[in-house]
Amino acid sequence: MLHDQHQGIVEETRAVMPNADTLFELADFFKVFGDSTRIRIMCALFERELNVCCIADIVGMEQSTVSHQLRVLRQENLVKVRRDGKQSYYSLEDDHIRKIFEMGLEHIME
Amino acid sequence: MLHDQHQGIVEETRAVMPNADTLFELADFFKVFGDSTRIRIMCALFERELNVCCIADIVGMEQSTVSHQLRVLRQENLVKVRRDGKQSYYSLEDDHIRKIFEMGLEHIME
DNA sequence: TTAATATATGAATAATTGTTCATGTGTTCA
DNA sequence: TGAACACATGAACAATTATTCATATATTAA
Repeated sequence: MLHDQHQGIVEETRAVMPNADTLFELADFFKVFGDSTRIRIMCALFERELNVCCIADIVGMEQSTVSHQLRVLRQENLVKVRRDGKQSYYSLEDDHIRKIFEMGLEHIME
Repeated sequence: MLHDQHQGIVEETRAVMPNADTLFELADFFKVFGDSTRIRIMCALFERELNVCCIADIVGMEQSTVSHQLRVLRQENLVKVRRDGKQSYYSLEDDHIRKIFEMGLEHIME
């Protein structure tokens, strides 16, 4: 049960928060970082663009698994594709990813 | 099937990647940001420390749901608790959270 | 055109996870 | 001491998600 004395705090806090839609989007964005396969894929792509077959080899998973996860990364605009003959080369879309990675690493390293 | 010409790329990439354990930890850390209830809780805590009942009211969910999610946030060292009589006051543990939020917001705003 | 290769995708399955209800624990105050 | 309150937690359920297998699509080269 909410105390009267807390009512003001609740309203003030609500007032300064970003709108709900934005926060749902934000959660969806971070959801992409919350899977170790995708994290490893992104990490590999920090070095250079890579085709699907190389990525699969690096992360040690099936090609189809990697293709599925690359689609997730594409949908959130985290990677882009370049087709070259039979192969698709993936690379990172922007530089926020690197910074977000660094922040995360700093945190878990204490 | 991995081409011979790609073998070198794969090995070089593997060599510079953080070790697998670190990346699993990193994924677990970001997983916490990948839920809209937790995102909204963290966002509310940007303003001030809050007790459980206020948080529940702000995010519009059951007290028990909020308690469960606060435990997740505690386990990843994202929030700390201060007990005051019958109430528990939660606040953000460190400043990485704010920066990670900002990066995420910048990304989804294009 | 056909065979071979690289990648994408649909369906099925297994595992993980968020929420709720019911209840337990700890604190305050009468 | 007992009632009332704030919060935590276990169990159950529903929903989401990651992976794999099988197969489809697209490109190249014979």
